[in-house]
Amino acid sequence: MPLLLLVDGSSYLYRAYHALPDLRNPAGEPTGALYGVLNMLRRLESDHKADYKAVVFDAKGKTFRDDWYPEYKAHRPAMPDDLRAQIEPIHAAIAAAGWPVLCVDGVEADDVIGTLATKAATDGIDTLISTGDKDLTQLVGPHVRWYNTMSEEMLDTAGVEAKFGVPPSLIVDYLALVGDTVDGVPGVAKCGPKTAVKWLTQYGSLDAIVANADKISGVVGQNLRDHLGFLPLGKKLVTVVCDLPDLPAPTALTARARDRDTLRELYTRYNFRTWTRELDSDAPPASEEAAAPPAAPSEVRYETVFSWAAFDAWLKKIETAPLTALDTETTSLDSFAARIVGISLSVTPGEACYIPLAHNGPGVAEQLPRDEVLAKLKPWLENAERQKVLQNAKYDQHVFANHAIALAGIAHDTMLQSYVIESDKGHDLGQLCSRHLGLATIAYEDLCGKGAKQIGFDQVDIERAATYAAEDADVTLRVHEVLHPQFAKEPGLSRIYHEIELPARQVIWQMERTGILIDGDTLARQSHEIGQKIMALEAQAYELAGQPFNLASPKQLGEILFGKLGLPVKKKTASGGASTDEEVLSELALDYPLPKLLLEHRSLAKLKGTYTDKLPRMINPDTGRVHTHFSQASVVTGRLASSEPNLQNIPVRTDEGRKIRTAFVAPEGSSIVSADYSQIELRIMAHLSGDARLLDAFAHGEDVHRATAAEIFGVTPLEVGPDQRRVAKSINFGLIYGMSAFGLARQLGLERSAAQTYIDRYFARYPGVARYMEEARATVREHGYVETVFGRRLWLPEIRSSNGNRRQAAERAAINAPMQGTAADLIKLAMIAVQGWLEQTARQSKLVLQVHDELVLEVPDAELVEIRTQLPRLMTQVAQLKVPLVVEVGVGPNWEAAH
DNA sequence: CTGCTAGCATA
DNA sequence: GTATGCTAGCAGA
Repeated sequence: MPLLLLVDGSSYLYRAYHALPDLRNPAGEPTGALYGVLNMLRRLESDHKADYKAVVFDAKGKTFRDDWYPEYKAHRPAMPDDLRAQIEPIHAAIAAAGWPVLCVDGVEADDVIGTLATKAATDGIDTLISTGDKDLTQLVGPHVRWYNTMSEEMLDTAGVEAKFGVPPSLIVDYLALVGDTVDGVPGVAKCGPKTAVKWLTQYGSLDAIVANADKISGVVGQNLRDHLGFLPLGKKLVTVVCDLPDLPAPTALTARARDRDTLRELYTRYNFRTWTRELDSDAPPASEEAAAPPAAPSEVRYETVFSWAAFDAWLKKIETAPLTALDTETTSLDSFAARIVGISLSVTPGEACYIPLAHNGPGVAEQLPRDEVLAKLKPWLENAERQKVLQNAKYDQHVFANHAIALAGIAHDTMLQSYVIESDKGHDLGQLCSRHLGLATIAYEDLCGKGAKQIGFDQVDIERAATYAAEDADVTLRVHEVLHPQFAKEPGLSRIYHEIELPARQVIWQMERTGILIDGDTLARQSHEIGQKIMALEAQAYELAGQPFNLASPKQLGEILFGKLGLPVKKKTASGGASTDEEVLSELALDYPLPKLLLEHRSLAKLKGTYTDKLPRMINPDTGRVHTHFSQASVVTGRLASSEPNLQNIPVRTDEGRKIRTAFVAPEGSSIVSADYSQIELRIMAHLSGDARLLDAFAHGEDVHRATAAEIFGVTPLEVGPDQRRVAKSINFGLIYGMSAFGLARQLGLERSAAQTYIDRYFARYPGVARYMEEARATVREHGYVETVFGRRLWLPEIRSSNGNRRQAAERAAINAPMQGTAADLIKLAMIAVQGWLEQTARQSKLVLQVHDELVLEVPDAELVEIRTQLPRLMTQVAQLKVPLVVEVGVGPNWEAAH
């Protein structure tokens, strides 16, 4: 039978703290409890091979028992500061050691343990409860044992009876009689273990004792009768709750991989030298499944290339190497302005070179001439057969393009490898190094400083630059050697990397390179108009307020609205101030004139500040176009993110905002073509859930919101009114977001119960969707991740959070992520297909933007007709789902007109 | 000058 | 209720 090991962390915390002498590290920080708890866990691990395990802690703050009885635990001394200081490292170390940690708000560790042990027993799993708390012996049964790790005392049912004189089933009765002074639960005065056992053996239960209370003679009998009123509450207080909702399944409590870096950090800090050595020794515990990374070179050989002879030697190496790691150092982090300062190369782990080319700081050494070196490297750089691996190749590809070099043979990108394997983590080279090589690297800021004082890389001293740059090429190769083999045992992830991310990388690069034409004059005119309106609104606002103030300052605004004018406060901000957000102002606008002005002012100020003023300044003077940066590794679900400027949030919902899109234009003789997937996430929901009614609606090309409304309101589609459709639309969107009744009620301005009724009706009509939602929750609880249709893995570590709100947020994300992520996969495949077709057929049309479910192209008029028909074909054929994919195409002289 | 909050634009 | 990025204001350097 499988074994579940449940450790009462809170119990051991105190016991370890009090049992051990005042241990401290050299910095004077207390370490006794930390050492004691970790040591105890290590012993437990080696003595009991468990299939599932967890350490459970009491939550901070009040629990339901405090509501039942204010005296509960009220007289416990506050936690000593020396112990409090160790709580955080204890949690961190336990988690890093691979133990699942549970800490549930409003609930004591006992109840979590009770619930899990009970669930495990029904699931056919034996449980060992490791605790110093005798109260928990009440949980002992055929499948549950109690174990005190410190005294090595193990109790089964017979053991409990032998120790206490009553079976586990009577332990709560026993405790209610005896009381618990530590927890502040009074028992019957003068009734200790002996008397309690005597009565329980004689009458059989607490209830029977109470029923016969008048027959018990003596002072203790009178004490019992005096205590009768409290006994039910006393029993309730000592009874462990075994049916808490929303706990992870016992089977979800599997050991995690050890986080050696964090452990090493903690062991070093707290001076646990034996354990540090053990961590660094060559024989990691057998429980670690991860394949050992390629042996790290014991020392590195980095060479700075100053002579043609040295350069030629390296050129020879890279011309024959199966794979070369390549990195550029440049004058700027802006990929379009950057010029090459130096190049680093590595073909063997631990060996790398840096070729300084354009350093011109003080006292700089003679370097090889940049243009000559680039000319000699160009054939290799442009040779698709010469395989290269880079960290964030898109950047270097731009840099080389700035020097008229078309970098080819980009076989791998370590940033994308990391993104596919664990999209929820960071992917910069320093983070990859520390995670996968256990190595701290030189930080860019260490060389160049940061903020206003930052210097260009060309100003950095060559020797220091060389070490940094060579190291980057070296570790890129080594990270690749750790990450890439992981795809061999994960075919799903391998496909995402090789068939989606790598080819999409090239398309995205091309899209950035192309940029989009923006009509600065149009935006300048709009800025001027908006500026006039803003000034007029400000004048009116000052009038109504009786004084001038900064409308854009939430603080000043709050003082005027809620102070001077005395308007009611509707909502607080996170930091306790009076909220003035859109929701609040809209509500106030019903009764007062000023909020309406403010709303309009806000909206116009946003348009002007973020778009009409800013966008023209982002036009690249060399190309006359705006080149956004698409980040391929920053959205955990697989979407792209756009920045500098963000062209994925150009307004569209209001008429005023939408005008900005008229400035996104095509050059003379070309048009803007926009193609977007219709209802893509709802279609994916239909596919994933397999819900018959939803599939049917899409199969018949129905208006899905109308169809939903008809189902919820029990009318025919033709009878659906506009409000009903609006409600249905909100529900459909809510479903995609992992909606709660609370959220839907907010969105629709309804009572929570009304929203719940709609949701209930929805799930009654679309049972497949309900099942899918539950499956998503179950999957993430069990595995810690969910997957897209194409196998992209979306990790949600917060599902194991001790914070209930975070866990629920993770559940909602688990519902949303497969839909958002599958949509992201689809449009990336579409980009690859479209770009491939454009190149194969030698079209002049160019992809210019991607906005999650929409592709925007710049199309010469001669190609318009064909693009119009080909785009939907290319975009819909990338996958065969259980629902048809539908693409809507628009054409116009600008982006607004193309919708 | 830097980091934070509030607020808001998109899918 | 999901996922982002950007601006102005503001407080503490």
